[in-house]
Amino acid sequence: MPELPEVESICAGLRGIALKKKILSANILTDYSLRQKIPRDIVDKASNAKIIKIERRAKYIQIFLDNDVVIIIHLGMSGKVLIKDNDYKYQKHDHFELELEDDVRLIYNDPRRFGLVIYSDKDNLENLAIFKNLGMEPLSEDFTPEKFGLILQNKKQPIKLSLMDNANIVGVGNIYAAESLFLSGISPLRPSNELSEKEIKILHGNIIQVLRNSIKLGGSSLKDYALVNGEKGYFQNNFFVYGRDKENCKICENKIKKIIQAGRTSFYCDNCQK
DNA sequence: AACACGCCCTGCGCGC
DNA sequence: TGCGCGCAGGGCGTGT
Repeated sequence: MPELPEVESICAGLRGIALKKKILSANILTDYSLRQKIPRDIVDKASNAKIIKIERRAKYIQIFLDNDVVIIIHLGMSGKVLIKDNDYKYQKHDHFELELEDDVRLIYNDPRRFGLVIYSDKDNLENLAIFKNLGMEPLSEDFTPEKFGLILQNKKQPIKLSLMDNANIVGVGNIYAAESLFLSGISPLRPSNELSEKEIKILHGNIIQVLRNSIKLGGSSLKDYALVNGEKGYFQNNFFVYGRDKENCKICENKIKKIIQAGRTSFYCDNCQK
């Protein structure tokens, strides 16, 4: 479920319920490794601290505590953070839990275990390996058509791959790469350095637009529930191309094509996108 | 440096 | 109905 809009929606949900609450205990629930092993001392670091801020960075959730510890969560492909109460019974693939005051429990569940739960000292965040090579936040002032163009100008790789590379722009995954390219009339196969100045500007605008629109709808829910309260996001109903191969293009009624790029599926309309 | 590829996992839907 | 296969929203390590 988790590209930028989904992670942003989850953060918003968490803020609503967990902000200013004290962590009574943190519990590691499985012995499995996620992308990394959950550090055992996260239990001591998090217990009895208060949650003062919850922020997204790229596709990571950062939970800031009042003891300068930051809990960092990534959802991988199948991770969820759910809000439960004291009646909750653990489910398969529950890996981590924050038990808060006022009968609130945050449960991290991840069947495929591509996700991540670690912590860091606040002052050391930018030095973390996972944050060191991240590119621009597409919804920040930092992301301008000019900087976007500079990044693309030396890359021969297909534009779709450049969009999905977090060293360039963070948070854009398979869905939003496909959708923003469709809205821009640009084929996912086009070499990055062959986009015109005008196309770069259009694509820049559409990346921002599509991410914002999705956040408004709570992100996209495919088979999993995306939001912390177990409800679904609704942006999937607005997909022009993602997951719509062999269906008709919503603009020209040609059949949507499905191809493989760098091992990932790409969907596009070869009539609307050149 | 830039890029291609395989791998980390479980679950589910499809075709037979 | 049951089974095997392919595929899934991400990221990283290794090779050229």
